[in-house]
Amino acid sequence: MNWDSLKVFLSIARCGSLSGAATDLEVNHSTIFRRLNAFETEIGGQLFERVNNRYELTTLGHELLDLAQNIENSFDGINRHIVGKDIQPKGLVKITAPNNIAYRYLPRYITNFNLHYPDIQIELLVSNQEFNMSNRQADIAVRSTSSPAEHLIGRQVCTLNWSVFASKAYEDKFGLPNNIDELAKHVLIGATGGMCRLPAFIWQDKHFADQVITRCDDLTAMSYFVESGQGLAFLPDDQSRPELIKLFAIQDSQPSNIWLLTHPDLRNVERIKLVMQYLTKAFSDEWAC
Amino acid sequence: MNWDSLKVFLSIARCGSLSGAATDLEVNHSTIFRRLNAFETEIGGQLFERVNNRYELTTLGHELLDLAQNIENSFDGINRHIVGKDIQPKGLVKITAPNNIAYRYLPRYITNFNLHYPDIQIELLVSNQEFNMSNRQADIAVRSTSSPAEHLIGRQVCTLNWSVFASKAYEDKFGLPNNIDELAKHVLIGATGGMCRLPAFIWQDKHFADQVITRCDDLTAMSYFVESGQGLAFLPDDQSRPELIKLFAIQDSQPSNIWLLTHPDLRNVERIKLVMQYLTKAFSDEWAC
DNA sequence: AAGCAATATTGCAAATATGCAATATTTAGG
DNA sequence: CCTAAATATTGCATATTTGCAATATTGCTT
Repeated sequence: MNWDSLKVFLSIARCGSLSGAATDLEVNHSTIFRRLNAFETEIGGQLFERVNNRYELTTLGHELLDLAQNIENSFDGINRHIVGKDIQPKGLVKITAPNNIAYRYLPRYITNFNLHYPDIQIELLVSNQEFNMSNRQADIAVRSTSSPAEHLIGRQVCTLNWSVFASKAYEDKFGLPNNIDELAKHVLIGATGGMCRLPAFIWQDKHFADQVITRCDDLTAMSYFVESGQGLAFLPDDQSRPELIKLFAIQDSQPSNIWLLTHPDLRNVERIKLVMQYLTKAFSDEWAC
Repeated sequence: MNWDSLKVFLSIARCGSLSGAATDLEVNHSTIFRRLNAFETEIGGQLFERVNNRYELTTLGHELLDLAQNIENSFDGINRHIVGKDIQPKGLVKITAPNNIAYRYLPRYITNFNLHYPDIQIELLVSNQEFNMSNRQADIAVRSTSSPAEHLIGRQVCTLNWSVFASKAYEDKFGLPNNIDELAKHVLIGATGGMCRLPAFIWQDKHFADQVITRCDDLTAMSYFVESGQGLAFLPDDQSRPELIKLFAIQDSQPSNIWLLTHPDLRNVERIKLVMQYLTKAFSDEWAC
């Protein structure tokens, strides 16, 4: 049974004529005529009596009218509650990001995002460890590598240049190098743990491993070592602060890329799509490079 | 809004895939695909998210599902109402019955019935599952319970006594119990699935659950387990066969009753009334008890 | 009773929806 | 990890539905 037939039936019952129903439903008279006939044939009974040039309901028609009106009310309910209501996507989205990004950029971005989508709740997992994405410890990962894990999908949102940073305290103790080769005569903060895999530190360990006096696994902590005069450090430019002195760029190691990644299964989940889109735009606006 | 769109929506929601819905509605996949897209555009919101290659309802979709199911129920009601008006002694009657009854009695009864009413076409749906009577998957159900579903009407056609059955193969292995208490020292075939609700098996699970070695959801299959010597089984007496040894009746659990049921809306449909009457007589003639 | 006006019915052309078949995409089993 | 099966998606030909316009019917007015 074609459910639309009931609309035609209701309209004829109310107007008492095919032409009235046609106007009501904004279709041609002949359509109404043919659809009523088809419907009556289908159910095997007359719904209307053609008397006095009017369509009057038969007994069966009257019974059907009651039932049909209920259905119509239900459809009205759909129109009121569903159509155009554009229900806000909601739910939880878990983002994991390394400290520097998590501290410096994401809070601002997320606050802004929630102005647009207040019902999407964001959970920010700050960690330099790579969270397991396949068992959904996190939905979205912001990661800084030169090439991302192959089973994840996403986009590179920006390129991060690295520089050598110093501080007033360091300068007072040891002076400053003028170029990258002079690092051989200076003291460095190095990486350990997962951070060793970053291109800048691979390069550092290859050329200046002996200069490293202290190692840590957190870029921000590293920047505080610099501030306190413990040594020079290789840091991405986004770690710049007034207390630090940016000396010169590290050309020789390939730059890090910031990737925004998610699991393929989640690609089409609306709330995750929205967050991905927003963050992509936010990052690229910030680093218009 | 096209009211038929809801049919498509409901079907996708239930199947979780476009192809499933297409099979269900007997149209092409691409039709489903396009109608869903059109519908989502029309109401201005996503109804499904594609996760893990499945169509999962969004928040909006869930809200619509509630409303849509009500509407579907109303349409089912209309269908029954219309069919209920049919007073001609011809047409299709769908009967659902559990395997044992369907194999053993109904073919004979139906053949006989059709000698008298060749214009009433019978469709026999053999299943131990309970078919949905509200949407007319079946017109008449033969069911074996102690008390039938409350929204259906009909009559109890006979009482079925249950007995413990064994076989030669079993006797050779374990000997036979002399009374019901000795079952504690024997091995039983038990019920699973919907059949657990039969009084005999409720009682069995209460007193001899530990003796059950194998379970299945089909009485005939159970009787073959008995035949092969796998264990003893509780079976209704109509499962008697020369290969089985009927030991003693189960007095303590209330007997099953065979009910012949139909939907109240179909009560006055002539062809259904005729089938009901004939089957009632056939059953009570067979079991003059 | 004749003519008028409103409504109903039918043939044919245009618009729309559907199925088919080819191409992606995804999943599950080896 | 790769292949085969299942599922989605798209373009194009076909089938169905609809609108238009011409014709028929009904009821009302004069």
